[in-house]
Amino acid sequence: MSPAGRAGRSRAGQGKLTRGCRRVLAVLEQTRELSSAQDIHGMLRQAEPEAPGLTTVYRSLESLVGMGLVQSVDLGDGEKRYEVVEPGEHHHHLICQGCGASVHLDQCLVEDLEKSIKAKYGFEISSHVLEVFGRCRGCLKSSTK
Amino acid sequence: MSPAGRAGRSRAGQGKLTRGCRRVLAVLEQTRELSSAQDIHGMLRQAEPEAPGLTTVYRSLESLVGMGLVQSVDLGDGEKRYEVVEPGEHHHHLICQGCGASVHLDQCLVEDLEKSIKAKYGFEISSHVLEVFGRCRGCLKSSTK
DNA sequence: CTTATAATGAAAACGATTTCCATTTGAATC
DNA sequence: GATTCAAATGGAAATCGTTTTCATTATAAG
Ligand SMILES: [Mn+2]
Ligand SMILES: [Mn+2]
Ligand SMILES: [Zn+2]
Ligand SMILES: [Zn+2]
Repeated sequence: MSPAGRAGRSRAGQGKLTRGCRRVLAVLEQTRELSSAQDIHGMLRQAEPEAPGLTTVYRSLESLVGMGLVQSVDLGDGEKRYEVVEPGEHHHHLICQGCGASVHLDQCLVEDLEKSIKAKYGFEISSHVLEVFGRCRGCLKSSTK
Repeated sequence: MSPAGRAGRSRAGQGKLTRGCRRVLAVLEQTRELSSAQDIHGMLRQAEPEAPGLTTVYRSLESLVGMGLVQSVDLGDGEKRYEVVEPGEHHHHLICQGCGASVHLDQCLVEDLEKSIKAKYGFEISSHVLEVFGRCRGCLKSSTK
């Protein structure tokens, strides 16, 4: 019997996750929103005072990102956000500066360029950050007044 | 006579800059490298103990970025970098994780997409971040051993 | 049960940036 | 030149997300 055994529920290979990782992942899977470490900790503690401490939340996020189950998103405000992704995948966002809404882009522009960048600059890409800020349709309408 | 008057030297309209702004800009124009606020402050103080304080460096950078003479670059390590740009322009980088070298990209991929993003998602883009990390030719060669 | 290792939590430390506030500078006015 | 007032400046303290430290507990072998 594999250690994953009869984990069953949702995501594969979840059996080998620590308690903290499981709790953090559960929150992210429910909210389906970009959440900061402190957001996650707050949600956990609100539901149950015995929930993992903030330190464990940070450590769990680090693990989950390393495993490719979660990606961290840097919006440049000094507070990292996290969200579940398809294992090993990543994507980028349109962030509305009016209402905070975020659109999850389905296609990564940068991966397409890896070969041409390698050819042109000799660089082998290992990662990248790309986030786009602006105003969503709704906020554009409101500001027309 | 315009207030810019006979400023002459290098960049236009520099006459109306504060002392701090002028000093910070001078450092950035000489180094031509991505420099943090503390880097800049250190370089200033090293040359002259009377140079602007760290607070003024931060305030100057904020002004210069607002004026479009300098862009800030977020490499995700919690310390913003700054560099001079053509007034109003911006660009992105390839950053080598081996030696720290950076290639200044000449073309912005994102601006090309503004129209299609507006059409597809209703978003009007006002800014974006894009930085690419990897290994440069030299570092790739070294690691081959 | 005993033991070694990994996970956890609270408090303290960190570090870049911001805020406070008293002082200085610089230009406009008398 | 003296006066005046707003802007600029500098150092210290505060902020705040994140990381470290270190003692305690859970987990898995043996
Ligand atoms: Mn997303
Ligand atoms: Mn550059
Ligand atoms: Zn991508
Ligand atoms: Zn761009």
